[in-house]
Amino acid sequence: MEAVTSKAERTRQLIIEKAAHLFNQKGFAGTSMQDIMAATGLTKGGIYGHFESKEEIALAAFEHATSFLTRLIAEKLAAHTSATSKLDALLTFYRNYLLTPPIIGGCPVLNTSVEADDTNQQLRASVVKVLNRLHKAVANIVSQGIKQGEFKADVDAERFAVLFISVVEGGIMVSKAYGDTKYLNIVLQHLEQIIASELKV
Amino acid sequence: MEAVTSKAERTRQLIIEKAAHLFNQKGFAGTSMQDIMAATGLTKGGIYGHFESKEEIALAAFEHATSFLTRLIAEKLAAHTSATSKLDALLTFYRNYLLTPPIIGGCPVLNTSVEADDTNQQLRASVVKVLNRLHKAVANIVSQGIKQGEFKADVDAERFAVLFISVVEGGIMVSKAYGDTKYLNIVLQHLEQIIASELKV
DNA sequence: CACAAAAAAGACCAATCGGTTTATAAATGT
DNA sequence: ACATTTATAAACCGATTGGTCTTTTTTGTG
Repeated sequence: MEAVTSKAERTRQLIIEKAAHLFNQKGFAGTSMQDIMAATGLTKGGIYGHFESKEEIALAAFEHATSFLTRLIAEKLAAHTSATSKLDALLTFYRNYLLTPPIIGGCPVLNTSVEADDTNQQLRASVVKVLNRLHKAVANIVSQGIKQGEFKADVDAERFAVLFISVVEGGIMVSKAYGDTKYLNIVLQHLEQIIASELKV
Repeated sequence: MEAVTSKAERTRQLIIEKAAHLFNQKGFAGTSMQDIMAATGLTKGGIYGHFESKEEIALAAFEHATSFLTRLIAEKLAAHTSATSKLDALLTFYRNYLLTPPIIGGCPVLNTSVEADDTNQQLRASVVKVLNRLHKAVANIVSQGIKQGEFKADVDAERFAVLFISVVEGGIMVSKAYGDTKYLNIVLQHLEQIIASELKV
């Protein structure tokens, strides 16, 4: 099977991938074009042939990182049918998140949101889109669980989704600050407990 | 009463205060010395007479911002005696946090942690110190509540403190991303519920 | 009020910033 | 295989970066 992707497309992807890791670790302002040049092995000319600006690279890198994670999560969820086991799979995903990071530097949503919320409206808008997707995904699992009789009928799926996301992101932040996964594990255990005691019939 | 502070000390404080707001909004890498010059009305020479480097300013600014918030919280807590009302006061503090921000740009602990965890070990160490203080403060209130018979004897104060901090920081991140306080309010209500159902006897 | 000490201004520095341009090299369709 | 398009290198750009140094101004004090 021949490569159906053009050289241009492959180079573009290389830039996006390398840049995604840099931005996730050092941030947008903290990453220079020199960093991207060094990571890709390309020169300025080679890079700017594919992107108009550093910001355009950051946007593409963020979309890449989050759609990669989204795909990873979707795979894990696809292996399960019940809402309970789907939520369990999600918790397991985040339990492994810092041990074997799918992308180094922590959570791109957290990182990008914190840096961009006051400074870069385009990036912030991208963050909101991803948060909306994640919110819907969690809420849908809960709604499905209610419909299937696994979860109590009066459970508020939307509120649970907000709590889920906040707890996970907050736990990642604390664990990354300490350099110790135990804090994330503690809050994930709390989510487990909520699922067992408040969601399940 | 005359000013007991020297001119030097007053200028140093001015730099720290202005810089704290800049760093909290734009981050360490995103804030330039030019920004600090413009905000303080000082020139390079004037600023570098008080600090050795931009990083030293950032360190001092972070300590300033967090000790200011710590003092604010301590004041709120001092008005209450029972553990329950102290936790309530803490929740109220964070409920107002984004509506009338004590310091613009969100939570300095969250912001600094996310930017520094992979790039600046000194700042990260400062973040850890503040997290430790906050953790102890919350855990102490819970321990006090247990001793006073307000809370169940088997409550894990340490774990609750971890959950409390993670939930609040995660909620702030989500609310700031959306530009809507409702997400923080939702997770704060969840903490309220935990206090009422899991902590209280 | 004078005068030494401290603080701030402002010119200056090399290095780096994000970005452009041009010239060459490599990939591609025929 | 060759012409043409496409991709990349490398030199270059003005602006800005964090930081230094010397001079001038301000401050506190005897």
